[in-house]
Amino acid sequence: MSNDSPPVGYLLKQAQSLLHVRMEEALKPLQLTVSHYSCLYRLRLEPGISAAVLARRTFVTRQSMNVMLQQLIDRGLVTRPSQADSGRALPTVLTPAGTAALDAAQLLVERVQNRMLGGLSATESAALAGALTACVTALGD
Amino acid sequence: MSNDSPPVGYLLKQAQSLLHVRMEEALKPLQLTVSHYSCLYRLRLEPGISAAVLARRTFVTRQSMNVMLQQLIDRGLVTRPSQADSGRALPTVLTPAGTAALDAAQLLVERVQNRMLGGLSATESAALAGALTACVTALGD
DNA sequence: TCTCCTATGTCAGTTTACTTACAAGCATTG
DNA sequence: CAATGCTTGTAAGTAAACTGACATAGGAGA
Repeated sequence: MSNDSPPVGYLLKQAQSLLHVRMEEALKPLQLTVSHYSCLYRLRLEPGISAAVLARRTFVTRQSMNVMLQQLIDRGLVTRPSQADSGRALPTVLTPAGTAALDAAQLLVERVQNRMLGGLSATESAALAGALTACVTALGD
Repeated sequence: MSNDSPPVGYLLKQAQSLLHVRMEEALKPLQLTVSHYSCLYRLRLEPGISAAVLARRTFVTRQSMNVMLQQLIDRGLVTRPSQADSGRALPTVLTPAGTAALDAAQLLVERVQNRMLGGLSATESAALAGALTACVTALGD
């Protein structure tokens, strides 16, 4: 038997890269990048989060996140107080416009995700999620 | 039943991002980046490949690939004729030093990969590879 | 043969994210 | 209470990738 599938690392990169491209295409009509979407998505899950935490959740640096947040603030999708009531962390939240944009974006993104998982059964999709989670854990979260 | 695992897209990004970090750490002693490694790895699989094809295989642009190839050429790990014998494509190949560097790198990378898959059975790993391949296919290779 | 189309290599400019560095606030500990 | 350490926000500089554009070489088709 010839077991010559590409290494898992390569497949991971390929799948992630391709998904990113497809998401970018899908979000283009909304003038949103994948990074913007990730940011908004996270802010709905954890409202009032700090930029530093948000950065870690989306796998970028604080500095990059602050640049992106400024863009989103300028477009009125996000708000952040200019001064912290306690500590230095500035709690960031979605504006109504931000929520609306996220709703629209989510629809497009889910379409891409469904397309990606189209060839898999529900069981297989769940197994994929489980395996990826195990990989993350093993690599020392 | 509460089915609230993060979306597969997020898990994909997380796993890939973390794997990239771990590979970068592992390759640091060899003064190689993950991009360098990918490049060398591909060149062993397909010797004499053009820079443009190599770029597509490693998910970067031709321009970026040519910059990286120049670095690898400067370090004596790769060679490329200055003129093409047919067409414009310049066939790129590993030097003996490049092969040696790749051998050393591969050892380190496989260690990381094994760590990542440590929590999975052989069957589960194969299923993961299969699922990722299906995702790539579904997203329109 | 002439033309059109595609692929490759390369140059220039831009964008994006990262690294380094520092000040500010809070918690922990001696 | 003072000191240390950790987190956050921010600024400046660097590095990496990208997009746009162009010339060249070869193949496909009228």
